[in-house]
Formats: sequence, C-alpha cells, structure tokens
Amino acid sequence: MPPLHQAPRGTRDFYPEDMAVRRHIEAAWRKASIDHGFDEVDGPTFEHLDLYTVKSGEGIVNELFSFRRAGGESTYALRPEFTPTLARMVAAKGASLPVPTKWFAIPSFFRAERPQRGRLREFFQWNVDVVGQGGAKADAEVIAVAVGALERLGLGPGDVQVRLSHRRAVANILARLGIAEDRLPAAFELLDRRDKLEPEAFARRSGELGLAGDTLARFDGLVRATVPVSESIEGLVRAAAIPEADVIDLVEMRSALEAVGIADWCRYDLGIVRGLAYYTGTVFEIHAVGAVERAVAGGGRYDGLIELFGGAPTPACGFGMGDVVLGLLLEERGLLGGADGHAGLLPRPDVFVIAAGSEAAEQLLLPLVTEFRRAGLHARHTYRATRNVGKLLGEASRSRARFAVILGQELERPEGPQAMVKDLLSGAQRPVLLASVVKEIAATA
RNA sequence: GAGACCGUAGCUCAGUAGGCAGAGCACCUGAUUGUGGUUCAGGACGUCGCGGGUUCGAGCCCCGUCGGUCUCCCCA
Repeated sequence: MPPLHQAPRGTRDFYPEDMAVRRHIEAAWRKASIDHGFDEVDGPTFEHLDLYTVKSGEGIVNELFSFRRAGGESTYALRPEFTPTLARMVAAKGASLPVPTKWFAIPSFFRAERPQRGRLREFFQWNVDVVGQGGAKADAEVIAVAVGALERLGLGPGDVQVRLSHRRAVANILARLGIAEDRLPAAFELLDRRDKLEPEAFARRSGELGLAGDTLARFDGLVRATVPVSESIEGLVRAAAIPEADVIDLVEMRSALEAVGIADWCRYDLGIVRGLAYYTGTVFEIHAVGAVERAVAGGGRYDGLIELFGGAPTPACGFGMGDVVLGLLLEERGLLGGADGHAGLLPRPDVFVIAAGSEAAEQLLLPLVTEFRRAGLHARHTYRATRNVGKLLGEASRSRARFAVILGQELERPEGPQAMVKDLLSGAQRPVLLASVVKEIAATA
C-alpha cells in the first residue's frame, strides 16, 4: 500500500462538521454584509507578485507563496490579503463606480508563516470596505457591519470589544508632547508593541523618541488608559493637558457609533494604532474580552492607498476578520452548535424514509424519496435491508430528521396503501395514505 | 527562520524497569419477526506519525524527518 499523504503544513481539511462551522461563520458574514448594503466581490486567487511589493516592499516576499509557471516569465503570488486586489479593481473602474462603493469579499488567503494558534497558512478572511466616502459616519458604518456579524453569531458586548483610536488624534497628541514629525512612524510602531514590551523597555524606547519625565508619564497614561465610548475622551486628554481639539476625530466617532447603535461595544484605546503605515484615520481592532488571543478583526481608514495603486485619490475604510481566531472564540463560548456539537450546524433532513423488510416496501423507497426531493424537501433514506424497525428508527433518529416514514405492513391496508409517518420529536405516529404522504409532510416541514 | 513540548484504535487517552499493544466512548451483531438515544451479551478495530540505528528483543533508548501545539521573529 502506498503511504498516506498528509495535508501541507498549516492547511486544514474540512470534514462535514468542519464545513458546517465554516458555512455558519460565512453565512453570518454574508448576511451582515448584505443587510448593511454591501455587494459581494472576489478576485483571482493569485496575482502578479509585484502587486504586493507596491505597498509592503520587497520584505513581504518571504511571507508569500510565490511561483513561476514552468517556462514562464511572470512571477505570481498566492494572495496574502485582499486590499491590493481591491485597490486594483477600484482603480480599474475609476469614476464609473458609485459613491460610496460598498464591497465585501470572503476569499481564502495564503501566508508562508510558521503556523501557531489562531494562525495558519491558508485561512478565510472577511473583507469589508467603503470606498469613496470619508468621515466618521463611513467609519462607523464599517464597524457596525463587523459588530452585526458577531452579534448574529451569538456574541455580545460582554464577549468582544471594539478598541478604537484615530491616527490623526494620536499624531496630534504625540506632536503636542514634543515628538518630531519624522519620529511619528517610530512612535506608532512603539505604541503598537506596547503590550509586548516590559515597562522599562517601553520607557527606554519612549525616551529615545524624546519623551522623558512628566511628558513620558502623560504619554504612558494616555496610551494605557481605555475609556468606554459613552464616557468622556475629552476628560482623559484634558487630564493629560492635551487640548480637546486634538481628539476631535474621536469625539465625532462617538455620535456616529451611537447613531448606528453600537457605542456600547466600543472603547477608546489610544494604544491601538495598527502596525501598518497606510492607515490615515480611524483605526480599530476587535478583541475578545479578557483574552490574550490575537485580534478577531482589525481595520481602519486608508485614504492614500487607492492612489498608491494607480487610482484617483480616493478615501476608503475597511477591515478584515479571519475565520481562525473567530472560530476559536466561538468554540470557547460554546456557540458552535448545541448539545449535538458541531453536528448541530449540519442541515437537518425533513424526512427519513425506511423500508421495513418487504420487497414491496423496498420497491417504493426510492420513488418516494424522489417525490420528497421534487417537493423541495431534504430527504434521506436507509441503505439497509432489515425488518428490525428499531434499528431503522435509530438510524432515522441519528440523522436528526424531523419525520420518519415507514414503508411496511400498512401498504397492505384494504382502504389503500399507507405509510406510517412518525414525528421524531414527539414520538407520535399515524398512518397516512401513501398518495398524500409527501403533501402532508411538505405542509408541516 | 530559532527554540521547547507532543504524535499509541474512528475519538479521548493509559502503557510501569526495554519483554505478548490496552481502557472508556463511538461502531457492528444479537437478545428484539414492526417502533428511536437505555440495558445486557458478543464482535470488529492498530504500518504505536514516517525512516534509520542500538539491542536477543523497541510504543519506550539514540539520530533524522513529517505534522501539531507554544514562545521568539512577523502579523497585511
């Protein structure tokens, strides 16, 4: 026998129950997107390699699966993210797109990283973007879609939290504290690593940026404090002697978030900056409350990016949410199926048809199943030939079907052939004329 | 890319000093000639991740390799 093959490192096989989980998550993403007025798009699974070096530089190449066709000239890469494709698609359509353009996608992505918890080499990620529209309302709209999907999956403000900040507000504060403009990127990077650094290391690196003494204390206090959006961010910055005007963008976000009813999911957190250089305004991450897990989602405003890919200057805002971390969170909270486990997410048959032994019953089995299917019902049947109705009903029960239809003795009734219809929830059963079984079950199921 | 731990039945795992590879659950059959998750009896189930080495003998020790988990790097 040839040896068994293994799936490549960091990839997953989706057996039926895994697939049911994946579809469950995707369905929530898709439903939330569509309800919020977004249209679904997709692009190729691989792109020209240089599409990815435009934004991220040559360093990105090590993180990609790239390849060249045998004998070919072009180098391609499996897509590691959607934004370059989106920017390319937007730039290609130019001014013919509506304003705003609201798109979402649920593609698979590939990254040549070492897999670890919450992080694989192939994964699915929901991307939602509003293109062509600036302002706090668009930012809040994008966050509301993310929250809508999480809510649909059974999570609440007690489970997950949107941590919200704003690049411009943080830049204003940093400038106010005396950080030179050319040091801003380094300051953002330091902020992003805040939680990973020891306090001493954080203080030392802050010092390298020109912060010391009282200024450092103000900086430290600001980036470590978080405030519910419903409370006063103005108070927080005033306490650090920062003019309220510096954080006007965050103040505007409050009313936008309140208007779409998700303010109670959100906290201001000035330590959230996102590592990426291209964010220009609102930035946010969604985290499980009290978990050390990596972010469930992250995104923000990137007004310069479409232009970077050759389009007209276009404001845009979006986020990505991966299936891996989200799946871990839902699993941990018991939100992936009830008592049946993941099997609870599989489609339930409307009817399970069994033939109890006789030749006549077996002859009728497939035609009846076919009739059920033509009526639009999810019908399954036994493949076994036995008179043991107990076994067959056990099979019907394990299939989680709503009804069992037994073809057997009742076919011989003088008033005409009948089937026994059993309600598998209540256990009640009654004979029904064979000719009207499909109609009756279709009316109930 | 660097380091640590792990890999035994479909699943969860035990396996002592190197000496016949085990348990529970799940599965199949029967008790039960037509009534479902219970009970009882029986049954099937293994390249011990893979390859090599040491040994009279390896699930166990050694080397390598593949995969998983975790930390670092990175995180679009």
